[in-house]
Amino acid sequence: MKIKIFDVKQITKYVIKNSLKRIFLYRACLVRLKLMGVKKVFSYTLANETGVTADQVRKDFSEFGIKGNKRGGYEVEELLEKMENIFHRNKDHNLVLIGMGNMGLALSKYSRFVQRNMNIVATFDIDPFKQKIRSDIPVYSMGRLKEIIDRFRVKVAILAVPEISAQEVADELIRFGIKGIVNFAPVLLKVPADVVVNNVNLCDELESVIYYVHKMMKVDGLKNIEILYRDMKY
Amino acid sequence: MKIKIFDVKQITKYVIKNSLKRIFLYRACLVRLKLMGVKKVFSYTLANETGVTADQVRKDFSEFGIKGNKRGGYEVEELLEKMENIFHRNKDHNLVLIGMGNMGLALSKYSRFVQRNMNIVATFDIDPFKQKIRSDIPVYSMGRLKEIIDRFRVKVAILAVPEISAQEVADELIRFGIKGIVNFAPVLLKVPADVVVNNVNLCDELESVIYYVHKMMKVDGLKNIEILYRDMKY
DNA sequence: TTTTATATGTGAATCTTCTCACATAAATGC
DNA sequence: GCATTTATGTGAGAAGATTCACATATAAAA
Repeated sequence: MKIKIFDVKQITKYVIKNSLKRIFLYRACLVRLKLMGVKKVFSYTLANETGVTADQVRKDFSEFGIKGNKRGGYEVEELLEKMENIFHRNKDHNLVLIGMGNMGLALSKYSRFVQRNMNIVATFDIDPFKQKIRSDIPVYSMGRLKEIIDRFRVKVAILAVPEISAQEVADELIRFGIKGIVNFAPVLLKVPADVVVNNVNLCDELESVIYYVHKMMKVDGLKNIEILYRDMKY
Repeated sequence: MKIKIFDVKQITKYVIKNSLKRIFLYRACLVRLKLMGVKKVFSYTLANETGVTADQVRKDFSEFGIKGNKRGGYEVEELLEKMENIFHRNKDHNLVLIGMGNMGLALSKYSRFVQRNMNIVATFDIDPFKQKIRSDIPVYSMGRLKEIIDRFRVKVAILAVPEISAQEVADELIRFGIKGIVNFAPVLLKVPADVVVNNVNLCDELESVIYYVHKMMKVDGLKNIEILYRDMKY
């Protein structure tokens, strides 16, 4: 039986594909190479610089419809341009940031967003006076959320509010038309199926490193293990 | 030909396994359920709460050697204890944080680390006086790095320095015995094979959301598309 | 105590991602 | 201009992750 979709709120299993993450790597690498004056790269150039295999680089490009020149590699400039298009980086993206605690304040001052055409047009807090002095971006009370979202046609929000109010704020954001959320609160948000949520959990990031470090040290540090020589990449 | 491994510096393809990420989800969920007074859960309880399938939950548990009671589900308390062991959360973990810019300052104030037995014992900056007033944790100059790492037996570091000095600082950390790095600088660090690096790239996190939002809106918002009804989870 | 109902744990099947391998195209050399 | 070299692009095969399915085991019911 087929029926129309509701705007059912649910936890959507939303995972950023590894291939997309790798494309970001390649791009970061290309930006650096471009600054160094490099005009042309090969799949193995990017592979060496990013720690993946050359095959993988080409397969990833293939997935995203990026083509190079047979035998000639890829023009750095051209490659970057194609990526700009894929990631809609040619146009500006307006963002709102909710929650001006420590993390919110730091994010509002993070200059790299602007460098990549992502502008936090306004920040919000239940107590807008709290960080007003220290912030470079206007801090509004939550009451003005709808107005700003409409005015700047904002589609993506950064959520840096305390765990306890995260769901509530997310609901509000979605009601006002937000379609994507980068969520720094350690909660799984329940959202309609057409809203994208990307959770950034700082504790988890740390804990997984601790986990792998322990695991690695148990394998005896590799110090005395004879293994096949691997090509030196540095 | 087999030869002993060098401490070759290279970019290691280090990706946190999805199964590990999911285990973190389950745990967060269990902590919440425990607070609510829940004593026992079933695989489908966790599944519903985390947006994965019940099969997946059981397979993940199986991978990490977690066993429940046939027909009886899992004791919340017992499950959490097993996870504590797996993640070495029963003992304290001392960390150092390098770079007291905006992000570093925010991280140094992030109370959740302490709640999970992760203590930032000291922070470092080339200009230790910069944030001294605002910080709750001692801010040292880089010169005292070795001393502190040794004294507190630190194995994991948080790197929040500017891109330009990230590699240099990482080299130093590793020379002083650091085995795991959570790197907030948008650079791929080149490290020996026995060092774990987890990159947290805030721009990438945002950009991938923007990418998926665009993609989703292109599929026309799902608004008028007839699709199979999905179980409401909320 | 015996029966029944139900949730686990895990092989087998499927689906996805990655690696391999090679045909192909195009620069370079002769 | 022809031969040769070399990097691309992509099917095919391998590896890995997820889902399915069912044989347990056991808690609850009778």
